[in-house]
Amino acid sequence: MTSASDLASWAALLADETRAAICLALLDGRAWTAGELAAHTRVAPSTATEHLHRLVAGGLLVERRQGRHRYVQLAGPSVAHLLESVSAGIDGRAAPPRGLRAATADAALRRGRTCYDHLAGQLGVAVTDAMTGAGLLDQSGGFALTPAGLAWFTDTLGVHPEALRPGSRPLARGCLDWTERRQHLAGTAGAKLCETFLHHKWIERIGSGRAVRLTPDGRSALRDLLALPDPD
Amino acid sequence: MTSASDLASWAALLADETRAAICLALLDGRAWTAGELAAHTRVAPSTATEHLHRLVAGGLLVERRQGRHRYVQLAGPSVAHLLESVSAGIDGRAAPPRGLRAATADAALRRGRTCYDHLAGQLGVAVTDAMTGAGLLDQSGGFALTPAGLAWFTDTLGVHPEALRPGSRPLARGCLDWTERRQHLAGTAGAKLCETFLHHKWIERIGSGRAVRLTPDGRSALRDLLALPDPD
DNA sequence: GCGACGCTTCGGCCACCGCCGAACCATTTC
DNA sequence: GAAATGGTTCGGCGGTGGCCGAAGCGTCGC
Repeated sequence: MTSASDLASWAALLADETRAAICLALLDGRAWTAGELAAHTRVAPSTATEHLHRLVAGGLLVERRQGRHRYVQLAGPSVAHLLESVSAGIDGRAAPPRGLRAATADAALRRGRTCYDHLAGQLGVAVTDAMTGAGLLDQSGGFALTPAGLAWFTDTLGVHPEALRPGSRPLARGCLDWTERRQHLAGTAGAKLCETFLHHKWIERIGSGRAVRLTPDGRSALRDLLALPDPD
Repeated sequence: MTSASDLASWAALLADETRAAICLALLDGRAWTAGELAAHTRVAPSTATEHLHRLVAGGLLVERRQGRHRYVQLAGPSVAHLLESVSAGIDGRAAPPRGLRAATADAALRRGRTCYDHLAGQLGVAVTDAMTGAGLLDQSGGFALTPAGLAWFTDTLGVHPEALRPGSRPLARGCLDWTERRQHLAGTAGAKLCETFLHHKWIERIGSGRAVRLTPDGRSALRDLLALPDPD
């Protein structure tokens, strides 16, 4: 069972505001360089270096050296999922944000965003619901891709069948949305879906954060592929 | 959305080993006095007081003054659930415990324990499975009590129907078990189940921790009520 | 009322940690 | 090669926070 020191040392990693900001930024699933994170959190590069050391040593992050860059990202879906859980749990009793800028940024996030490596927000929930309605996804006993769903991924989206083989990571998993209080599709299938959407420019990122926007192309694609009416 | 400072200040509450130990102790769902927690964590009473102040101010704990005692317990099921999630997430990559005492304590916890206010461990999972098999619980689409299950609670266990009215807390909810990697029954029904078992002395606590043991009475009760073969 | 008890407040000590700037190293560019 | 860029190491500063013991305060038992 978890010892108090395990829990404390794990929590200590997130207990610093700068490290927390780093982890939240990395929740977009992408790899960031040390310099980008330093600029994003407004600390000196040397300070960012120390934080990254601790986060990597603590197992929350993994790094990849490439030339003179040091890329870091979350250590895996389980870490991302845990962070999302904590984040959602805290939001449960948080007050609404103040200020217009915060409010509009929040609205964009509610509308659509990436959650580690898959789609979330109203967009993620809408797509998940549409897939369920179309018989591609079976939510009756946990989350599972139907045979039709599997075919839809390979034939319609053009995802390589090899990429959808069951591995250590579940193919389809539900992920609780902290804005919608609904499940959306996660797991390998969720990641591939998001990847495809980005690749086809059906969605595009807003600024440098996690928020995404449905493009006109994406609108018609969703209508054609999933009979999804325009989400407002 | 969660700001970095929210996340950091929340994590800071758990980032101290003493406070982490307090929270883990309170995961048994009971109310502890300040003195008990001081003794349990081996710090001076004055130190425990400060920690309790911070935990209450942070919303993780609630307190109830009673005479010269200060009783404190987790602020609610959502807090307990969040703590369990984090705990389980950390255990995901933790090493097995060292030493005989730790090993036997761990075995007892694996066998049966309370998880905030409901049953967990092998016992919790076994009861949950038996209820599902007997048609009392429907796990096909989330966790839900069947009509037969509702009747079983009121007629067989003698739980007052008022207590099972849907409120803000879900009646039946799945809670992921960190030892069994399986779901067990949580929510109001899970709490009432555990309460009844304790009341009838079908289970009893081992020592002062979260571990519980099935009594001989409990064994026969489970056989009669749920056709559950003796769990080894 | 008096003492025992449980908890709290206060003052002070000490360790830790986050931060920065300066110097340094490695890679890339010119 | 020299300059520019990205990252790291190191030393030092200051704030925070955990801890204790001593003193204080309300409650309970006799």
